[in-house]
Amino acid sequence: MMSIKYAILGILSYQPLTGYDLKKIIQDSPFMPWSGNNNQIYKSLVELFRDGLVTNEIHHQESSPSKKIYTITQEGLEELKEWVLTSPEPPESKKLFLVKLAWADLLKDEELDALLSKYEEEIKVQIILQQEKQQREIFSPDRTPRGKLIWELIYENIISSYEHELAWVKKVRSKLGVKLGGRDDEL
Amino acid sequence: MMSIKYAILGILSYQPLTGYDLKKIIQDSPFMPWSGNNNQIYKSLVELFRDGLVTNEIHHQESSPSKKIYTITQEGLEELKEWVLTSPEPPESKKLFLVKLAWADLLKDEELDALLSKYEEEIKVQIILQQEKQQREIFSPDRTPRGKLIWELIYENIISSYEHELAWVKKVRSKLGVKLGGRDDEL
DNA sequence: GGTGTCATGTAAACAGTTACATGATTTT
DNA sequence: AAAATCATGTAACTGTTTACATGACACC
Repeated sequence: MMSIKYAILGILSYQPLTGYDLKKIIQDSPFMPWSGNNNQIYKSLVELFRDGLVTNEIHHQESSPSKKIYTITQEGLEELKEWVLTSPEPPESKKLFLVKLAWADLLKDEELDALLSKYEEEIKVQIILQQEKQQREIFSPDRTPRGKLIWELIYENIISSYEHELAWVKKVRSKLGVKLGGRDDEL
Repeated sequence: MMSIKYAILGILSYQPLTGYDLKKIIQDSPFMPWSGNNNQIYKSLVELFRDGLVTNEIHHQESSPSKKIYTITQEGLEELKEWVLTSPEPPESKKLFLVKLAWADLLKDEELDALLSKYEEEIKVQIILQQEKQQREIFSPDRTPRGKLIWELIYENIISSYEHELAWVKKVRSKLGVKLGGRDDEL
């Protein structure tokens, strides 16, 4: 809970950064599930500072606003490692589409198929968005070979989850689509 | 947004029920991502009533508390159908484990493998929990053959998503486990 | 001259959870 | 005697999002 703090510690464990930098990294990350809004990040940083897990240094610049550069402390690193070692939480997915589909028996066959088709398109869009996100990843510090492998596997998880979902919709369409007269609009 | 209201309308579209019944159904449902706490449900019912999407009838009972039985109105049914036809939202998953794994290069090989092993176990537990939920499904009204098929496909989606995740962890363990000396603790 | 980026921060609102409160009956 | 089920509702809190506020510079 409140694990955005650990995400912040994790990012800072690679390099000192400002709140603004963290915001961009979290917004752009394909696997950190927070919007990266100011409120959460600046508040978290204040609390992390209060708890001695990070320090900050103010850099005054001419002709642009002052920066507060945050650096993780030894305590912060230890806290992060402890958290990493805690029991993993199971994944929780919010597939609002399934809630919709649950009441889709209200629809005519054509309407249902149109709905599924839209979902299929939506998933395809998400796959492309994720691939783009991964390519322009702005947070890419030096990593060990093992570290690189870990990140590759994380990215693979995300993409392949969407691909699994895509395969599922296609299956659903073909199973439900039989009643549309066996037409196949895939060709 | 605020789609728990539509989940409630959806359930009521099959049969009139009390807030208490709805709470149990939502708590037990494998695909409705709400905890089914009183606060949300009773509040939503008040609002749905205010908006004319449901009506209620109070049944006084001796020797147990009075019931408010909610019934969906024609307006409610129309609102539900309209919502079902709106564009599907993409699935959003919160895999906090990936956030942990992202900083797992802090760990020793054995610690990392132990973490992955725990995640694997956690997923297996989730699969069993989901299967149990599906077997003791308390909300099983009469459905059309197509309605039945839709629900089966929804359930399949959930289980197979977990199975996909399980396959991924196994892959990760074997890819990262090479450095443990090729030992295979699966046997 | 308007939009976008850099950079910090606050206010208000919404969504969702846990816990509290009541009171009778049934089960262990 | 204690715990669970039925049944309704409220209070307090956490987490998260959207929007507001400021101010300088760069780009089109």
